[in-house]
This record gives sequence, C-alpha cells and structure tokens, in this order.
Amino acid sequence: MKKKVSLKDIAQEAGVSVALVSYVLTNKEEKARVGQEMAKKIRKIARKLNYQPNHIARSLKSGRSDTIGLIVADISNPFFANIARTIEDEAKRNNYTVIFGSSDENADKAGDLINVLLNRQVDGLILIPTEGSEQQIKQLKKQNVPFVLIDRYFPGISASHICINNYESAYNAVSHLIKTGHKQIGMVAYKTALHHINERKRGYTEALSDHDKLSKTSGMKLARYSHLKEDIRLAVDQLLQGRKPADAVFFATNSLAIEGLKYINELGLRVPEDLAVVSFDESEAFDLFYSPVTYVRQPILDMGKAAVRVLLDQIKDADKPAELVCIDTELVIRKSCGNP
Amino acid sequence: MKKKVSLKDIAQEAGVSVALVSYVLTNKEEKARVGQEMAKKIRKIARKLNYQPNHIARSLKSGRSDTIGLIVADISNPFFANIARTIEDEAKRNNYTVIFGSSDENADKAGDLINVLLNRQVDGLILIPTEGSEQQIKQLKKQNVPFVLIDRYFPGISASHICINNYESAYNAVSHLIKTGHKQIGMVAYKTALHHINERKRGYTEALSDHDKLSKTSGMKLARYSHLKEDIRLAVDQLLQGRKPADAVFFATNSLAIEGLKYINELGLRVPEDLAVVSFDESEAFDLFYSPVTYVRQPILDMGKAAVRVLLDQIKDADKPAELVCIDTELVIRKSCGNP
DNA sequence: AAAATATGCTTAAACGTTTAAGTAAACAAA
DNA sequence: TTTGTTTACTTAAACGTTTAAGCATATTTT
Repeated sequence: MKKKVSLKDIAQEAGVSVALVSYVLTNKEEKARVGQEMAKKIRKIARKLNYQPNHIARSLKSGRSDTIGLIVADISNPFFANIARTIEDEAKRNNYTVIFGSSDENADKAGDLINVLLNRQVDGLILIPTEGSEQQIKQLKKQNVPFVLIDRYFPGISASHICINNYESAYNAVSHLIKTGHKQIGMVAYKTALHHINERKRGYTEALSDHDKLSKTSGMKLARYSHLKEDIRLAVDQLLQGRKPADAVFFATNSLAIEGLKYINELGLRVPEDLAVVSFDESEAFDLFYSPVTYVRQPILDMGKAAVRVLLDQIKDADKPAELVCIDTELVIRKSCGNP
Repeated sequence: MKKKVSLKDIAQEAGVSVALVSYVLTNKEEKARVGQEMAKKIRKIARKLNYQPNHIARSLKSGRSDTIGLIVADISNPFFANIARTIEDEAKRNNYTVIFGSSDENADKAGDLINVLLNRQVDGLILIPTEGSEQQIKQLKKQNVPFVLIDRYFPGISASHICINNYESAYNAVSHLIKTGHKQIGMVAYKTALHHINERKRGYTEALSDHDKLSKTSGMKLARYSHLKEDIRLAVDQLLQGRKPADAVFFATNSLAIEGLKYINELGLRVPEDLAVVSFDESEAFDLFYSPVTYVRQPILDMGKAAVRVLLDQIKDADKPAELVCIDTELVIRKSCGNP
C-alpha cells in the first residue's frame, strides 16, 4: 500500500511545524490563532495531497477509538443480521464504526471475541450474549467496560440491556391461538437457561392456565440448539400423538418454526386446518409459506437504535447507572392460525 | 473505562525498562538475551495485572492493523450475511479482525464506507461492489490498496476477484427447465449494469437459442432494485399473459424469487404444475415452500475462504498480480420444476 | 594479561497525532 | 521608553508499542 500522507508531509510542504497543520485541520485555528493566509495554504496543500487523518494515531492519543464492538449470537440468522445492520447504521450516524463478530451461540467463542475487541480498544460493546456468558458479563462490569446487552440478558446480573417483553408477547400469541378456537396448544422452544426463552415459555404456560377450559397436560417440547433438526421432529411427533393431539403450535423462535414447518410439510399436515402455527420473530419464509405465518414482530430498528443510544450514554458517562429498555412487540396476525 | 495495564506498569513493578518487558511478552527473549529469571518474573506480573496488549499502539508502530474491511451490498440478505460470516471466520483463523459495513446497494454509501475503513488503516478490503462503483475501484487500484471483489466484478477493470461461473450456471438452470419439458421459459432479473447479473441473462438467452424448438420471443423481464415489488408483479403478469404464457420462470436472485413466489401464491398458481420455478441462490423460504425450489447453489464457504486468502496474499506482496478465482456452482434439483 | 565474546540489561527513537506551554515579533498602552 | 498585550507561530511531551543500538559486567579465548 502506498505510504499515506501525514501531517508531517503537509508541514514540510508548507514550511511550518506539524502542530500548526494539526490545529488547522482539526479546525482549532482560532483557538490557536493561526494566520488566515497560512490556514488557507495548509488546507490547500492537504487537499492537494489528499490527506486522510490516521485514525489509529488519533486513537492512541485520545484514548478513544470511536469504535464499538458488536457480538451477535449468529450472523447467519436474518434476525441478528438485521440487528447488526441497524446498529451499524445508527453507529455511523453518531460517527462510530462497528467491529463485529459472531459467537455462533458458543460462550468460548464469545469470550475470545470480547478479548479481541477490547484489545482493539473499542470504546464499548453491544452484546447478544449466549448461554453461559454470565462470567464474561460480570468480568466486563468489573473492568468497568461500557456495554449493553440486546435481545437477551441475565436477570441475576444488573447491566444495561435492551429487550422486549417476552412474557407478554408469548402470552398474547398463545391467547390468540386460544381465541381462534384451539384447544390443544403445544409449544416448541429451546432447551436453554437463557432467560428470554424461558420468559416465552412462562407466557405460554400462564396463558394456558389462565384459561381453565384447556388441557393442563404440558404441551411444552424442548429442542437442543445443537441437534435442532432431530429434536424438532421428535417434538412435533410427540405433540401430534396421544389421546389429545395438538391442534396448534407456538414456536419460540424463527429457526424453530422454520425447521418445524419443514417437517409439518413433510408430514402432509395442512396449516391451519390440521395444525395452527404462531411463531416468534419474522422470516421471509413465513411470508412465502402457503399459509403466511402469524408471528410476534420484534421492533428491530428500535432495539438497535436504543442499544446504540444507551451504549453511547454509558461511554460518555462511565458512572451512569444501568439502563433497562423494554420494548413492546406486535402480533402480526395472518392465516396460519385460522380466523377468530 | 478503567485505565488499561500497559507495559510501563509491568516495567515499574518489575523494576526494569519497558523495552525488556516488550521483548519478553512478544517472545523475543532469546533474540534480546533476556535472563530466564527476569523473563519469568515479567510474565508473572503480566498475568497478575491481566495485561492486554494495546493493539492500537502496536498498529501505529507496525503500520499494520491486522484488520480487514468488508463492505457487503446488503447485510440483511442472508446470502451476503453468510458471506460475511465465512469471511469473518476465515479472517479470525488468520488473526485478522473484520470491520464491516453495508452499502445497501448505494454507491455513495459504499464510497463513504471505503473512506471510513481506510482511515481506520485497514490492511485491505473485501468488497461486494454495487452498481456505479467503478471509479471507487479504480481509485483503490491507483492508491495501491490491497483489495478483492467478491460475487461481483467489472470486466473492464482488472482487479482480484472471486466469482462464480454465472453464465454456465444460468445456462444449466435453464437447460434443466427445458429438459423437464417446459416450452415457454421466462426470466426475471434486475435492470442493472452489473456484470454478474448480465451473465446470468446471457446464460438464459443462449440456453434458449441453443434449443431451436423453443419460442424466440424474449421472456426476459427486468425489475428495478428500488421498485422490486411492483416491478416483479408486473413482470410475472407479463410473462403469464399473451398467446403463449410462460410455463416456467428463472429468477436471477433469491430476492427476486421470493417476491415473485409471493405473487405467484397470491395468483393461486400451483408450482410446478402451472408454473415451474428455478432460482439463483438459496433461501430458507425455498426450503419451506410447499414445492421446494430448485436453485443454483453458490459455494459461499469456498468463496469467503478464497476472498480472505487472495486478500492476505495481496497484503503480503503488494506487487502480486490480480488473481481471478472462478468457482463452480451446483444446481440443487427439487420439486419446483417437476420431474425430468 | 590482554583481547574477544557473551550476557543482561537500558537508552532512545520511531509510528502520527494532539495540545499545553513557550517564544519572538509587532503593536498598544502606560 | 518601558511595560503589557496580541499575533503567529514553534517546541516538546505524550499516547503504548517495537527494536536497533549502546553499555556495563562477566566469561572465555588467545
């Protein structure tokens, strides 16, 4: 790569000191009482040489990198990709750059990424934490690193986070299945300790128990992230067999729903006639499904913006107390659960 | 954020010079003839204080940032998100960090991003260029910035790139529609100057003209990226009307196919009985479609790996001539075009 | 015993920037 | 005329690292 033009080069050409050039190019001419003639000359030379400030040197001096680190749980999931996109946009709007990494739901990988990003002197972190990241989060708190969690959080750890009202959203979604006349409502979720998923489970359970006409036998089936396909098939099989087979399923995430629907297709079941479906999160696949899937829409744009705002606040004021943002979702009702 | 531990802190505690600490912690003890005792002591203190090297200072000194910039055309498209993911993985494997941005198919935004990334002293760039980026690419060449294009390239500009054989892939896809007995094959593509899309168009056209039994009337319809939904509806309408309505459609990308299929669903057409479908790229929506969509599978993993490899080669050797990598695709045959 | 070499460390400069402090000249106020 | 102030610039240190060069002291070779 061609050697970059530095302040020194400009100073040499203008026959002045490096400092003077710096003052001019950072618009501190008045404060530094630079002569108008000279300021003009310096700017002209800078333009001629196509000077681009060296951000690294600037960072070293200032101690700030104007960079935020983003660790998403899985960049190949459009939900997270869209969060990444809004965060990147919003950061840019605030003159911050984003370095990102995907932990692929692996706590060790997440830990490595945190280290990499901190070594790069990011000014703060936005994290979609994975299961088992509690220690890492605590460590960040101890180090006083500005950070904000998004989508997920740990109820036992006080830290800024952006989340949605998972409990209510799930409660509403299941209530809608009840309202549309379904009697045997199953749920497929992850086998996980992650709080947001468990809140969704709680929403499901409580919605059912608040309607005492419904069967109390648990229709909750869990799949392992690592064995998604098999576990979901098993879950669906279990829901459909027995004396009282399910007439509706609530999926806790888009990935679960997509795998589930693939299998439901294979089984030749019709949605919603044979089985109604509601899912969390959106997906193009839901739109394209012959019976467009009713889903809980998360306000990704708002979440991303909030995350950046909260983080930048923390960066500005290190002693700011943790800020907890909870955003409402919207149940987008379509064909997959029949008519009310 | 708490003040980070620096070499100075360690040196102070050990009662030695900063240089000595640096030698030890960068494993140059032998070369610098550091005493074993002292090396041990320094390492112990470093561990105790949890020393993390300041990457920014290191970069300033070395002139390298061990960072590569990635600009994708649209991070919310899973195809690009997956490319981003593989690139990030592969970069990490080579001890590089990725800074990314999404140009959202906007050349101006891409230009801004290039500047931001270069100011951050990235060692090189991986770009999925957008329409109208030719000048930017030429500029990068002139500045001798190591970079590699992926997915798309400009035939008029000699630059390293990773691409697939768009022409042959499209030719094969259309040939498959012919083999499966379709007589009126339409195509929906973007109205664009981008070479890779036009190669796909050429593949379509030549596949048709090589089979002289087929109608020569052009079934090629173009949609604007900015008016995707309307234009695709119009395109599908046009393909279906007239004396010889289409019995098959070839979509040039996943986004086109998804919008197209949504409309085909709305029209109540059955795939493949009423209309056979083949698309470029994969999508979860294709899997979930009641008639799983036959598609041209791009080897994303290989592409991402190749991009990183070629870029790192360029970074190592600035005078390396442009390297052009072309990778084969695979036609994944499923139900959406009927049986052979 | 003198010369050469080895050992274990320090000094100092450099990367490109920012910014407080300093200085010399011109001008104004006493 | 001296003193003070303004103007327009320079000097120098700092950020955290790396690394060539230097310098004692100790050890080996002649």
